[in-house]
Amino acid sequence: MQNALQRFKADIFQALAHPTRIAIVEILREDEVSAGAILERLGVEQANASQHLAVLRARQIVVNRKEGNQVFYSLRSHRLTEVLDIMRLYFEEHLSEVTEMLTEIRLQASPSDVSPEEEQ
Amino acid sequence: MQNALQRFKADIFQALAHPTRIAIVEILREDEVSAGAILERLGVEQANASQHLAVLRARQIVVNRKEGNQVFYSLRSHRLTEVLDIMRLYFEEHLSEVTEMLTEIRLQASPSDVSPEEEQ
DNA sequence: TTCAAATATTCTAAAAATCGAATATACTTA
DNA sequence: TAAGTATATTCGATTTTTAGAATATTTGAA
Repeated sequence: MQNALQRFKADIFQALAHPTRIAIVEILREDEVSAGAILERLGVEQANASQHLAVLRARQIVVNRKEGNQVFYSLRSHRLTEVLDIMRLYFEEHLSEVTEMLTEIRLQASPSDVSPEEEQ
Repeated sequence: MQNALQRFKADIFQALAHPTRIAIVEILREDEVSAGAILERLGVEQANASQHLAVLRARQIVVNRKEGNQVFYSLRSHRLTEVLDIMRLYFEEHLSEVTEMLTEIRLQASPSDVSPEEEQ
């Protein structure tokens, strides 16, 4: 059972391990959105968007509903948006660490200027 | 910037997208642990464990400290353990949905048996 | 019907991830 | 210094992921 949980987590993370799929989940954060509208916002090839949606569907991260001509997607659970929110915090913390580090480097190197390649 | 954040998230998820690496992060949840001890608990090849640790290091998910002969690993931030906790909830919710679904199927099909292909 | 729109699937080539085997590096101790 | 222990890296083969092109499927409308 222990392993099953780890495999499950790894599978979900794998499904989220692509910027386009992150973008899709974020598009679906609030409402249900049609495949066409998702495609439009992503700005990628239709087939490609559809493949990424298929990955998310396979892992049951998204759910879809057919209405006439269109297919509307939505998140199956909002747990994953919690996860994305934490990731944003993590990113921001990470960022501030990096900038703190750079500030320290600059202070050590003062008073003369920091060369361009040390910025980031 | 929007895209940078999405790429960042995807990168972190990619780093976590393997059961062995999930296991490593969970081993490090509480304390700092030596590479050898991690290896022992994982039960994989030494080289393989080291490769997975390298992936986690590259993404700065873990941090290491050298002490004599050994290398001690720890989590750089505890945000990711929050993420793993949410994933456990998500898994449990997922599980109960599946079992509820199976129960419904059984109730609908009662009293006679369900034929194999009618199961999800 | 026939056509067009929305979406999904299949195919193929290229890139990336994974594993174990072999090897390298860095310490420690004899 | 030489040998041993702990850990990391490189290499080669295999598998998986990815993107775009082409094609298929489903549905609504003429």
